[in-house]
Amino acid sequence: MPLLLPPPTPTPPCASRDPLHAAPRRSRSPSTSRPPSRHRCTASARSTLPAAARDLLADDPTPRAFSALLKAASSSASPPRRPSSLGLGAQLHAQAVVRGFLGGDDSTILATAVLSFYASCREPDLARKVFDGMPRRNAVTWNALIKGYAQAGRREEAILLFRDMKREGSHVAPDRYTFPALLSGIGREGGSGRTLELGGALHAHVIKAGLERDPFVGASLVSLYAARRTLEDAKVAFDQVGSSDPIVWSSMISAYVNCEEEEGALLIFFNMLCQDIKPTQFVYSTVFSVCGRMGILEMGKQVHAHSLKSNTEKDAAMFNALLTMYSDCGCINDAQKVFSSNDCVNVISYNSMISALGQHGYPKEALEHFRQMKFAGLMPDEVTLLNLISSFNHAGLVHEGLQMFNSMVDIEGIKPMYQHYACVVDMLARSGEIGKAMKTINEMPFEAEAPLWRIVLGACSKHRDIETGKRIAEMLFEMEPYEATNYILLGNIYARLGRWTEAEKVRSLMGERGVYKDDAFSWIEMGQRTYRFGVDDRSHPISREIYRNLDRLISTIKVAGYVPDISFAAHNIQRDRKEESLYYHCEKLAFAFGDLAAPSGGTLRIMKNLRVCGDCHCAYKYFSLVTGREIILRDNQRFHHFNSGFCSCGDYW
DNA sequence: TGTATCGGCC
Repeated sequence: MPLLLPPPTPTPPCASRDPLHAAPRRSRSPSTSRPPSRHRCTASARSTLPAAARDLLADDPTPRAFSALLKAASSSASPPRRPSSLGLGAQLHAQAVVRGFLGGDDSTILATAVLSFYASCREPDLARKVFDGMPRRNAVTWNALIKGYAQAGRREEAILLFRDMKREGSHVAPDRYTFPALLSGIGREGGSGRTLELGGALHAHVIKAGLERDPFVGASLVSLYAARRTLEDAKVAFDQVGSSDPIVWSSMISAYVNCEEEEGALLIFFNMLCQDIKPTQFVYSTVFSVCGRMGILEMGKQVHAHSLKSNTEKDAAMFNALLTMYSDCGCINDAQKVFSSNDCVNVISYNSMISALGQHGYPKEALEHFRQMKFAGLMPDEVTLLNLISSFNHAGLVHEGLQMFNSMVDIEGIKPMYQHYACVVDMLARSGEIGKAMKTINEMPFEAEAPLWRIVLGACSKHRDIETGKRIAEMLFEMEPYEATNYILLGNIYARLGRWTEAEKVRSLMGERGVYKDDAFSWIEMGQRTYRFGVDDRSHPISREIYRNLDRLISTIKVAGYVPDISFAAHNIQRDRKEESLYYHCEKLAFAFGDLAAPSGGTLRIMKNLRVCGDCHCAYKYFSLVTGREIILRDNQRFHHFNSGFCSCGDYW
């Protein structure tokens, strides 16, 4: 089978084959008494700003000092936005007015600092007021206001200002700061086709201004095109810069990720190393994330080792991405080690750890981290709560999940978002409470979207609720006629009940409408390579051995008690043919290959692009029993750890 | 005055 990836060229120089264990270990402190040093990233000197401001104001400050203070307040204001910062800046603003520092011809710098402050607080209207009151403005003033509007999501106003700036006359012109300010907001979510055209027009302006070789301008153009998913244009902008500046490289790697071209992102990274350009933290975190998404542990370890060898300054985002990489590759223990060795923990670190524990089926540990987090003085956010409820959902702890959901406003002060409701609906439906799930959908303050209905349909299939399932399926056929899953789920309900005529009808409906389902595939990493298997795949060079081993394994587990569950073979065909069609599912082939290729008794990590099939889940339990192997299977929902005949999910998934 | 990172329901 062809690999997902060519072997890395060059192989990043390795500090160690096992970077995690080569990393200098910090002694773990008991969870109840974390040293304050763990939080040096969260408790910065900024928190002392108000006191410093008071002192300075008492000292009869100069306009220059005001500017400095406002600048400090700006950097603490965003992101995340802190209301208290807004008050502080407004006070400074008022004081500056009282002292007569604003309004004169020589007040441009201070007024611009005030304006920038409001802009950084996402208050472009306040910034605009300052702007309108200024007798003189320079390019910095214009740039700051443009950025204020762009980052507040007010694209049209930002673009109008850009136009006005060009009309202003000879003493101000768009410069290398103007375009990043403008572009940074335009590519963000919710853009329309119009923003795409605008991107092209702005690109033309960039070239006209002779700024296409500027790394910052180039990077923002690359990101803009990536946000619009036009990778080709992003490449043009990238090539135009033609520089060894890591920023534009970082932008380009993210562009590939944005366009779901993970392999391309890795190739850019290798290219960067070939050209001796030193990766930044931004690059490492992006690449860790790519390795996690692809589930390529060996590659992830090598990049980890590379990052340890380089003297790149480590930051929280890098640790968090690394943690998630190990978890996504099925190594929850290594993820935990990264978390414990991380000395700049923030909210995202905890959220990542809680999410990882939830996906691997450790709700108690997730809850424990939640407690630790609060003990450490970090405020849980909406993602924290979502991850927690999700961890209960994965474990079938419906009562606990509901309790957390129902108390989140009162106890944590966090209002449930759509995702929280979606998670609860999933939890109820999955556990068989389809009526309650429907009730929640009806009562929630959001309109249910198709993916949520699809989840409930899946639950109807699992719990054989044909009436509700039919109703939902018909609605879904209207909402998204080309989504194959909807047809398959409805077909499965009929097939499971033995109603073959109706099941066949749904299948032919798919054919008539030209709806095709995604092909299932599984992959496994072995040494430096990734091997991918489709259903009935015979393209692997040692395919014959793989099939022979699978047949042998199936016979062995049958003796041990495995009974093929043919309800997962939806076609109305002969029983033995059905069994056969199950044997050659891609996840079974991947296991049979891994079992041949890996040292006996070793852990196998297998990934699948879709949900694991019920029969394969059962077979894997027996595989773990008869081979003595631990099997870690990642599907598109969660992780399953198979050991000695049992799965960590407790057969609830 | 500027750029590019990390966590989320399914």
